[in-house]
Amino acid sequence: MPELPEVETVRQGLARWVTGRQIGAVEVRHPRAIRRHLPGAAHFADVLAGRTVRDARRRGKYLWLPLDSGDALVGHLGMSGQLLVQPVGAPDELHLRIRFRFTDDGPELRFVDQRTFGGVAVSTGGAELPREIAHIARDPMDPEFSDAGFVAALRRRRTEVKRALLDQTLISGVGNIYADEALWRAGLHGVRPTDALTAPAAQRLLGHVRDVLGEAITAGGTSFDALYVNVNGESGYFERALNVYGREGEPCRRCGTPIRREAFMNRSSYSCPRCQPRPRTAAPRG
DNA sequence: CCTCATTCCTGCGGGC
DNA sequence: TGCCCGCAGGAATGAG
Repeated sequence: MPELPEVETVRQGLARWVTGRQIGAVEVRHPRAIRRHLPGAAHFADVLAGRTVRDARRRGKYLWLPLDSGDALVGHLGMSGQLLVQPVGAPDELHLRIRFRFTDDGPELRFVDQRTFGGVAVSTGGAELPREIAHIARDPMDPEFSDAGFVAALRRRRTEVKRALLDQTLISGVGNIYADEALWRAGLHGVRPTDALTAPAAQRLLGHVRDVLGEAITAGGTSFDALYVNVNGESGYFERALNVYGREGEPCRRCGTPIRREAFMNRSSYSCPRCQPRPRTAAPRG
């Protein structure tokens, strides 16, 4: 599942392989992939044809390509989206949704997405920070991210700490996997109330979030292929560096206690029962 | 404004 | 063997 590190790997690939190139024919093969582009598929292709890609940027899990028109091609990979750079004529992927050709007849860009939670759109809301992304908080790898602001905002919330980490309007880029990993590093259970965290504890948690994201970006970079702009979350980093996510019943790498899995928002949370005890003050449920 | 449940989607694997 | 169902999960949306 693409979270910030995977999206950053994609961004780096786009910056290298797409920046400076002029878009040609655009083929929308599945309307759901452009459902956020309200004027529809024909308009989408029309406004992109002839435009030159100026850059590849990211905030949290969102990507955008500023164009020479002043607009931007905005995208989100959702659960299963990929942006691939493929030679013209390479066999279509089973779940190919959009094909972007370039006027130089070089490798084409493909949006491939099995579960179609992802999508792209042309934003006329500015190339610097498209309005479709403006409601998302800065991510912790952003040089202008405010640690003090985050700590204060987190402690003002009246919710559980894992829910807060997943709230993209508070801090962006963190998904279920890296939230669990950061909480394990911090020794905090995800249901801890945010308003009971001390400022130093919140700052330590933020440090762990930043650490785990940074390490994953580094690992993602090592698996980057020269041709494929790869969302390759399952390789490398995932297999060797995850401490809790997906490790139910396996020993905690810190204390040996079997990792537990708990239901959380129609999905799962993984934690160490000993390193991350449930808070005694947690509100009773049920 | 804030918090939270619901909904979108498809491949996979377990159970029977 | 084959069917059914649960699960994976980011974020928009609307309810309260």
